[in-house]
Amino acid sequence: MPRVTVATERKVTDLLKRQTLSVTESRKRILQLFLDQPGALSHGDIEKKAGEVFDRVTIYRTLQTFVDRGLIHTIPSADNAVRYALCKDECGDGHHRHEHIHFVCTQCEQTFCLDEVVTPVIRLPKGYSTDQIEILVQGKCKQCTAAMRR
Amino acid sequence: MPRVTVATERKVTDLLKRQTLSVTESRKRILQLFLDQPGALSHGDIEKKAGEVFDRVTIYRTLQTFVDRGLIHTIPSADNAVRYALCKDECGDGHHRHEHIHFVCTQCEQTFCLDEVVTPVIRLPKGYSTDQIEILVQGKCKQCTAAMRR
DNA sequence: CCGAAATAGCAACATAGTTGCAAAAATCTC
DNA sequence: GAGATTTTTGCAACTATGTTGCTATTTCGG
Ligand SMILES: [Mn+2]
Ligand SMILES: [Mn+2]
Ligand SMILES: [Zn+2]
Ligand SMILES: [Zn+2]
Repeated sequence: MPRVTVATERKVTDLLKRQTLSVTESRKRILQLFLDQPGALSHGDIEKKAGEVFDRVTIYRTLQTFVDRGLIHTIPSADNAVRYALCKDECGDGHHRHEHIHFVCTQCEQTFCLDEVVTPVIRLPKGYSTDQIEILVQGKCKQCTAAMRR
Repeated sequence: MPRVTVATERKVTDLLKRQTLSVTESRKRILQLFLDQPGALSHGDIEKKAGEVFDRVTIYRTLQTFVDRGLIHTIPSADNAVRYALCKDECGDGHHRHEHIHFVCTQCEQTFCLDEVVTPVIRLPKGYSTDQIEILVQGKCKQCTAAMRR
């Protein structure tokens, strides 16, 4: 279990307060988990890392609250396990704006937001209108590729 | 329940035999459901339409068999409900090749394969490699847009 | 039509997600 | 900082989704 320093404790508290959310142990811990690592987390991942401390239902509700407030966003998947990642843009209460793609590594099984890669414009046939575009790329991530070469 | 004509009965039987699959009632019925309508189907959709006749487990296993043989492919989603659609390209035993995007209508809630829209090339940062690209567009479909104008 | 092989159905189980309600805690007010 | 108020949590109970082992049934080649 990674030691929660005073500095990071402060950071999550500030993040929560900025969204006018009550600062509770479970919210701090779950937000901390997202800050501690670069990938996305599924409900199951979080339950494994903090499930002994908090109830499953609390985790579901906390994730939903974070999504509603624009702290995290969902990432669709082909394996029936929606993942969540921190919003880095100017998402807020009730609105998300994401223009980046998502990358799923077949080796380490992690999902990453590639903020540098902007989603291209997709030209649809006549009659269709676009609200939102989600792009999922599957392949081998930077870290795993580097590890292979060694 | 749509009447299964001799002609369509023949068609599904042929499709199954082409994949060297035994021709069974459940396989015929489920394949029929895909042919009867333009959208994608989730396990739940199929269970509603044929669940009284066939066991849930049979539906799961049939869908898996169809995916393995390249008869249908999966479509990821943001709502934890993977959908399935017929493969129109030259997919076969153990290999799928799809270059089309998927469209989710926010109004009729249907998911469609837009075979005409080719997935663009996505340029990833150094170190990442691409196996597969999945593009999900959310918006209003042709039929729903047309219905609105009336 | 017969026998071998494949498939279907059933039961039991595992995992995922939801809801109502009372207890606990966080926040507000003074 | 105590007490009132609001919010959040934990628990129980429930629904939905997906998996596995085993046996009965069906399919299919000969
Ligand atoms: Mn993202
Ligand atoms: Mn498709
Ligand atoms: Zn990786
Ligand atoms: Zn529609």
